[in-house]
Amino acid sequence: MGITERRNREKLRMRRSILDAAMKLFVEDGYDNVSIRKIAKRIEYSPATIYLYFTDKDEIFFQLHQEAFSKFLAVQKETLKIQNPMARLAKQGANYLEFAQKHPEHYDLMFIIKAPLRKLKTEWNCGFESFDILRQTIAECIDQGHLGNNNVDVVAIHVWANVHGLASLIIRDRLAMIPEDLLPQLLQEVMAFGTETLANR
Amino acid sequence: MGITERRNREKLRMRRSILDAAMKLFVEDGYDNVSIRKIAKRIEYSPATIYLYFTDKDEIFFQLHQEAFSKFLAVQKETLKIQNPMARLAKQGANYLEFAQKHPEHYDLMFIIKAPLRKLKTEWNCGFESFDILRQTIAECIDQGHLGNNNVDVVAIHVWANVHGLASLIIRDRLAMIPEDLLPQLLQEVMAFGTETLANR
DNA sequence: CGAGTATAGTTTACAGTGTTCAGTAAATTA
DNA sequence: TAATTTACTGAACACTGTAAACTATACTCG
Repeated sequence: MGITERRNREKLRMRRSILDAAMKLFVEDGYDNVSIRKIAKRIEYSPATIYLYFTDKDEIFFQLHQEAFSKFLAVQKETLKIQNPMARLAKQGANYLEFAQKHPEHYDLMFIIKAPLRKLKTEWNCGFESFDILRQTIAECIDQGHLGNNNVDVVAIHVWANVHGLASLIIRDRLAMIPEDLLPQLLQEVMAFGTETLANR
Repeated sequence: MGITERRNREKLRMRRSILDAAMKLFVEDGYDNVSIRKIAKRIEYSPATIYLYFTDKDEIFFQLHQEAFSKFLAVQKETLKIQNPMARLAKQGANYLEFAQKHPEHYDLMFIIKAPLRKLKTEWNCGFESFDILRQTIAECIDQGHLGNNNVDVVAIHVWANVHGLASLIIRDRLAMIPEDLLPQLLQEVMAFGTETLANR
């Protein structure tokens, strides 16, 4: 059965190369400017071929969405080494914002974009897992008396909304009222302020 | 010169009806599913006609963007009646979230969507004005010793990011980990928690 | 009032999009 | 070698934003 195995390998390689091409175009040209035809041209196949490997455009984006998430998840799991939950929480927040700024197209895919949401409700496992890491950390903080006696979910969503709000305002250029050169410094202060408001509970 | 005046009126009426049709389609079908042709069909003119009143699709969206903003601005100005700046701040936050949930397509246009951003940098006056109302309120809070001795912009961006984060997570369905029926209650608690963390400074 | 011009609107067209499907050519199997 | 399975493509459909050329009407001026 060496032949079918090789064929499976080739099939996987093809899927991979489609996804890679799509992601590259994504990062280069932005979400809205990626078309099936462009992806096809990039890998030097006809557009129709892509439909032999993915049912539609959404499936490609959903796949990339998942991969972006597992990338992010890996970064967040790194923080689990940090013993002190408050320090860990701060690091998770910093990671989040850094990820958003370093990989805006990935972030877009993960948290902002509208497109491939049909499947999101049933299959957003990475999202849940990532939220759970945050949740877990906050639970520890509360246990150790750092965050008052609050509902874990309330605090978790509060924290997440905080960093996501910042990240998406930046990515979508809605902080135009702040001079560009002052922004990085200011952002750091905002993050510091955020953790401070939490710590002094 | 009654003739040119009438013509101007008619020109304005036409612009108005294009914008109205566009906004309706927007709300009905979502941003991505509105095309020039659909707008044209709605007002019973040819697609090309629209280009006699707007240079391109972006200009339509930019116009609607501005109108959505002035609508929001009107709501926010209402809060200026409230004397106590802390209470005013809380009301502004609640308004913000309510606006986002009641008019998701408007909100999308204002704060999330990517499309018509070329002009945003130079002409986002409503955005600035609206930010200024928040800023002003926070300045008063700081003056009265409610928010510690912090930089106004830092706190303003913090607060904005907070509510915007919540709003955009809701609109983009990224709170799927929370059972739908528990969400409204939880959101209120998150908002309450947010104001609380600020107040106890 | 009639001729000429400005204007509003339409028709037609181009280049792009996602997607489908009949058809082909090559690889594999019998 | 013949039959079958597989991978792939070209052409087409129904859309998209937009531009240019054209027409019909409204208005201005002699």
